[in-house]
Amino acid sequence: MISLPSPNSPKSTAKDSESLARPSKKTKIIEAALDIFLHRGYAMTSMDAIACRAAVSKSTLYAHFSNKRAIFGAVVSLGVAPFAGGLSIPERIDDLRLCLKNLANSYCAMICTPDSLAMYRVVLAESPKQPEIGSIFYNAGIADARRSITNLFRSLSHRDLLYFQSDDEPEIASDLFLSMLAGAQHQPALFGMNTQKPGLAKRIEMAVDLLICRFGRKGH
Amino acid sequence: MISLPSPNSPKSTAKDSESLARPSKKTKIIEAALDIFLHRGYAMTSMDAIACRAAVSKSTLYAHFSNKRAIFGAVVSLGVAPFAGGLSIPERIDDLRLCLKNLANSYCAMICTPDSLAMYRVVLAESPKQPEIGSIFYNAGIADARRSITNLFRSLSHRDLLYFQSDDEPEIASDLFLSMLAGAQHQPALFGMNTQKPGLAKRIEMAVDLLICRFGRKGH
DNA sequence: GTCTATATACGGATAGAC
DNA sequence: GTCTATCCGTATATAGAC
Repeated sequence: MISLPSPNSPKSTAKDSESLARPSKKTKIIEAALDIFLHRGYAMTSMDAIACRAAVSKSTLYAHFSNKRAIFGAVVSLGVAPFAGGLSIPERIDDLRLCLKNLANSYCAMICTPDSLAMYRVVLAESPKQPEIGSIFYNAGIADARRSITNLFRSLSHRDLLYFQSDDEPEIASDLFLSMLAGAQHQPALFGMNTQKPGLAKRIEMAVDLLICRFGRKGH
Repeated sequence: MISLPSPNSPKSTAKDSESLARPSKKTKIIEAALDIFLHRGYAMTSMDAIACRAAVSKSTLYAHFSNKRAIFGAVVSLGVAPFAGGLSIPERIDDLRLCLKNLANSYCAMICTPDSLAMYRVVLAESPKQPEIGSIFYNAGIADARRSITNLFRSLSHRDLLYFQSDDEPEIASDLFLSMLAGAQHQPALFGMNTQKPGLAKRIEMAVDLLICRFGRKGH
């Protein structure tokens, strides 16, 4: 279950004054909506169902959000929060291969939880109709991981652990690296295929292999 | 626009006898449904809309399909047909790098058409509720491409153009290869992000680079 | 098989009292 | 801000004539 950042978050923006009132109903609404949206999809989630689970009436929903889309937007905005910065980049790196493997493992684990997969599906299905939602999710969730890895690669390049020929190569390399990890595990899981657990370790190993073989300085 | 395999396909299964009646209304229904499902998603597609576009009445829909899900199943089953075997593997290979680049380009082009992306979104959104639909799409569309590439890699291995250490490596390698191609282009396109056209060529080049660097026999 | 007309239910959003 | 009750559109599916 995705846990929202803080039930009584200050949020410190000017326009919302009611969020100062502690564990507000607004938060309860968003939590309820998150749960139902993930399980049933956008269209199959009714305002009645959200109100029922949040233990408020439908009018209260409309007192806090102008419509269903607004609730969904709030759900996505808060739901992606755990993913932004979800990859913990180690500060000290002794063994490059081990470091990348650990990173790969935690990345795969992060994007393959049932909630992550459900969120991915729901946002993707709605993104043609609500492009800004897709943009929020992509930038906060997916692109953020890529930026982290890109920074790591640049750092490794400065320390002569990786070698890149041009300035845009670290970004492309991180993109390819994360893509390899996602493709091996994420995509089958999205479609509900058996997740071929036995192969995961070897796939990760090989993805790291390809990366080091191409960008590693000396025979690591 | 995805074109269905054959308007008057024999289909040669025992149970459906009405499909012998040439360019049947059934086909018109499926074509109409395909178009609307892709543009509006499953839930937002009404039986009225399908009937209207197919120029038949709603009763005719229910005469041919038991319900909405059945229509969707037929749409997906036929809609993935162009993707099965959609990758044309060259028979003679002179330049390995060029061959892989061409393959990569045609793969990216195939999976990034608006209809491909829309189909991917719709099927993915429905797959939790209709697992067999996700299975059909995944196996016919995604896994099929991987099988083609795996066979190619095995063939290249026998001809000493690629080198693999164990028997399962060609499959993993093809998986990683296709994942790199998809991630660079497919995923941003799915979420409606600007498709960063300029970078595509370089990304493909680099994906091929990684593959050859790791599995190529000698310095290609 | 195909049509028109309809049964039945549910969804998003609002009105008005408190 | 929160509730109960309701408006109104639309959706899936069916009935019955031809």
